[in-house]
Amino acid sequence: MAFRSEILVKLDKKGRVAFPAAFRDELPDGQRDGFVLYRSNTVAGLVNGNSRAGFDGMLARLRAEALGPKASLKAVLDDEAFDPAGMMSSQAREIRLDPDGRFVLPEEFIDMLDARAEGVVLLGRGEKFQLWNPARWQVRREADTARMAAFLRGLDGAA
Amino acid sequence: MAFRSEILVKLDKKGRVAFPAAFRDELPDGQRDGFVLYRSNTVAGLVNGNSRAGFDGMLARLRAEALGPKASLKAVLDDEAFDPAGMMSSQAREIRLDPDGRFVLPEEFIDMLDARAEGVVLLGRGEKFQLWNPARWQVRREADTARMAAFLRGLDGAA
DNA sequence: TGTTTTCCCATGTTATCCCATAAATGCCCG
DNA sequence: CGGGCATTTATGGGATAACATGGGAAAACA
Repeated sequence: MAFRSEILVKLDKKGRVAFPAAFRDELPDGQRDGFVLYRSNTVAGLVNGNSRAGFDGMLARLRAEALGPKASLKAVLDDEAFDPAGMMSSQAREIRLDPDGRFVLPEEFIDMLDARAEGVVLLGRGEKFQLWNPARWQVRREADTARMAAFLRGLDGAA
Repeated sequence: MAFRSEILVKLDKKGRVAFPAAFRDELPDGQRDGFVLYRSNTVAGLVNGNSRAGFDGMLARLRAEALGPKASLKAVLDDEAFDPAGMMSSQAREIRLDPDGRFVLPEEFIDMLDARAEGVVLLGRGEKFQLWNPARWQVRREADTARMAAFLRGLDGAA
């Protein structure tokens, strides 16, 4: 259950996107027919994805970290309290795959990614995956390559 | 069974509102024909919604976790005692969907939300959903986005 | 007997299913 | 170690079903 690799996919005339078999195979049994897309909390124009189970698990971890185990009742009843898990739910959309493993990318995500022309980069990130605008991913990738080298250089002495 | 996404819906001339399929699909089997709306306890002009089962489950948790067996028994028998679950029940309205998946928003909620002109934002919050006045949701959303960023910033070093 | 509510039908749009083709992949057996 | 050969995958497109939305007519209500 680990999303890997980097694949550029395009939208066809109907707005459909092929979800590569390599990604589909990482969805848990019984949940191969769909997944969840949600927009990034911090990076504009970036869309994240995960299996339903993976997304729910993430929310559970978030809820435990943000509120502590006892406060979940308060989060449901007190609408004034900040509820990060609820926030992410509102930004998430359930995506269903057709029998051929394709899905239609919702309009809002097409706009965020400016995906109509160049398509999107599907990026495996281990426990989740991401949808990037190809050009923006290129920029980010170069930045991350430098950050990675710096990170590794700092590994020895530190600990 | 988790409400997701954010959808703006409008009232037609008859005051009907389309309940999107994405939300209807989250209602439990046998309860697809309606749901419960109830006003927020803490935020003025906000209306919450849930399936009948979800709403009942919430009240059960409220009685069990917040009050305990003795206090909830007292709440049933002693009319002078404060009964939060009973309070919420009295605020709640049962909503029925027509065969096309639409419902009429009761007058009191239209007023609270000032929904006649701009419609309402349907907001999936995971275990429940919310009805917001579009402009007010915009304000809240920006505040929550900032709170989310602050929360994420505090995640790394802290523990 | 007016008013409100509910049901039913019509329509344009979108999404879903199904079939077809072609490329890519894996596999068996010579 | 390669040919075939079957299977899976990617991609296009037509047919069908589902959805959102408007409006009329019947039913319920007062």
